Amino acid sequence: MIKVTLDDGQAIEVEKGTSVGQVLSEGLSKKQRKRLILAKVNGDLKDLGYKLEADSSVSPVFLGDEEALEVLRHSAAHLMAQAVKALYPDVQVAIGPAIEQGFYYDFNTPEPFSPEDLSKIEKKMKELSKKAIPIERMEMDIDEAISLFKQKDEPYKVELLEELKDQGEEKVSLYRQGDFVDLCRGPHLPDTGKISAFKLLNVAGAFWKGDENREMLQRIYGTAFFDKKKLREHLDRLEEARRRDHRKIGKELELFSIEESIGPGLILWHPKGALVRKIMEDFWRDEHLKRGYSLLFTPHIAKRELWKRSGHLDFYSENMYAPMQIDDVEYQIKPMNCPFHIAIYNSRKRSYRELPLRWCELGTVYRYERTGTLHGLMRVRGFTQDDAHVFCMPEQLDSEIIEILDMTLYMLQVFGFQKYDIYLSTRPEKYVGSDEHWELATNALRRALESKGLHYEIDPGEGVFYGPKIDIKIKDCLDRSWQCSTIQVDFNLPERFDMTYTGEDGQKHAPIMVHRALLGSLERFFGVLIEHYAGAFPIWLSPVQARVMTITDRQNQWAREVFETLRANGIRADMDLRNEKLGKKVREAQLEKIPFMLVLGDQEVADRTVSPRTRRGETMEAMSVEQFVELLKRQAQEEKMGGVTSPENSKQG
RNA sequence: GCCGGCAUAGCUCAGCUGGUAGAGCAGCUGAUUCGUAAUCAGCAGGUCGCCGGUUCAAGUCCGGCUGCCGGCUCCA
Repeated sequence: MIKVTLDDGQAIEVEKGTSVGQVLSEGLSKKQRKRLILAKVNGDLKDLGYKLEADSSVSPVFLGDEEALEVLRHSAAHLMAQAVKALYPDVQVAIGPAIEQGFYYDFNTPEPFSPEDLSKIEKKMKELSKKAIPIERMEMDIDEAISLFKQKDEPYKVELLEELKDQGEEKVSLYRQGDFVDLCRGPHLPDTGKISAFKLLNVAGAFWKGDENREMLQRIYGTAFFDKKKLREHLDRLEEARRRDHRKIGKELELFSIEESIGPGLILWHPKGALVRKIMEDFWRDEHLKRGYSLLFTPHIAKRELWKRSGHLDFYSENMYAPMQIDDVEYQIKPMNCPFHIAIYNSRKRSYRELPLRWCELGTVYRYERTGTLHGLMRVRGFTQDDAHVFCMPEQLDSEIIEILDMTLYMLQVFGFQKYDIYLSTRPEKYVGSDEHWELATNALRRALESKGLHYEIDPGEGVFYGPKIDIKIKDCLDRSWQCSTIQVDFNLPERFDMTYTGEDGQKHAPIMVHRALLGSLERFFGVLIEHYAGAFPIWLSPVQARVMTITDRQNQWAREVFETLRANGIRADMDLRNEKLGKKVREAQLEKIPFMLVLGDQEVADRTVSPRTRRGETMEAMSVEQFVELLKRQAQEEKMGGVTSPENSKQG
């Protein structure tokens, strides 16, 4: 007999080998029993069929429990594979895990799946789900499993099993549902009937094991939830994401474009987008000057020799554009700004008294990115980094990194981002510099994060070739994350370029270099901003803050006066004096997401006032132009400072 | 780069099984002078992404290229 402690603290004695499902079912109503899907044994999720062999604490997991969502999705992946095998027996299965938003399964098929196939597969899944086929776990000797999958002609499973065998595994677990058997660690739901709210989303190619030298498989993505309502909500969210796509909004609001005649991944900033960029840049520069940075400007090309010395030709050449010959010397377009900043540092002797040197530049770089990876503003070939390099002494490193972290979080907050994930990336396989240096740099970053009390995750092996880094991935309002900010410590370039400063001791020392970008690139950050706000930028960023609109052409004279006053007060305004109905003018301004519309009729002309309307549809009492200017400026400032009052929420009339 | 899909007017899209292109919006002209999400009428606008092939005939079928979309891989 063994002792089993239940959820309520009560301990009972059961026969050794009793299944946990049996233990938990005791005392449950029939209805509850139907909803029992998994068990937690000593904190780990297990199948209900799991046999208790020793004293343990157990608790039930019911249909709908958040912690079982991953299991549900994993089981849904198996259900999909079962359906695919039922419809297309010759298809070979690879792997099928649960992922953050759902699940996928990779298949090898001579004929790629079409969208029609997806609905067929989905239909089959529903059929199999209705049958509530039991999902059973089996343990098997690894050699036996290998011959089983060989016999089933499932080479990918065989490959996985052989790897497991090499790692010393002797037994593996398989899951069977009907005639479908899959190699799997589990756990799984007790039967296919528990998988009811799911949807297959799309097919895409994916390399076997993520290796582009291996064969391309067909991956089907899907998602699953415990109930139809949650599924509906998720699908609505995907729809919302599509609605907010920066590429769509960028075209609608005339912010930017990418033209085939110019080239892929090359951005044209149209007047409205360029204005937003100017506002971003002004804020960025002012903030840097306030924090002791100096501004730099550097060229777009440099001699090939420079890139050789910096190591970029060794570690980055596949991302660099081909050299061009000028006066018998080869030049290359810059993929990074660092060597230029270093050249400025090295233009004369440096003293420890000058350090830290904080140099920033909105530096435009060009990187060759493979065509398939380009994506609107998010992944481009020419972009402007909000770059900076801090040169400091070792004892200044901690405080400099803390300072940078502070600044990053402040800037992100001003732009409206409060949620982000932080990663500390450690040494990659391909690297330069001594182990000692790597450790020192990694520790400095870690200490900075910890002293700020920030929660972070380690991203092993994801550092740059010259040093470890902190990456901050910001989350937009749909919780999608985008990597923007990056802080990288570098002991390598100072060495390569013989950078030195004279210390207090009169001796030469190598400075430490920190690379950092807060927004990442103006292009990507702009893309994120567009999606985050769905094009309705906060007032301080809006390219047009107010539009003056008339009801008839009797108001044109007053409209021009109002417009001039707004402009004189530094407000970005325009006018709509067209011979159109007010409703149409309002509608268009609304679609352009202009924060304020100033309606002018005969009454306003007589009183020398304006009647503001917000993009949220609230109309305000008529007020003088001066009052409106005051109102707009106050609200713009409140929004910029992250205040809760936004004009859309105010109730002034 | 790889797998799959797509490419028709400035934009969003129709165009069945091949018989030399259509709508709405935008634009232009005119009428209308109107109070918070679309006034009416008229006009104009396209070598159907590019190159080649099949055919009496190609937007439609086939091949190549370019670009875009969904992923893989990679990254700011």
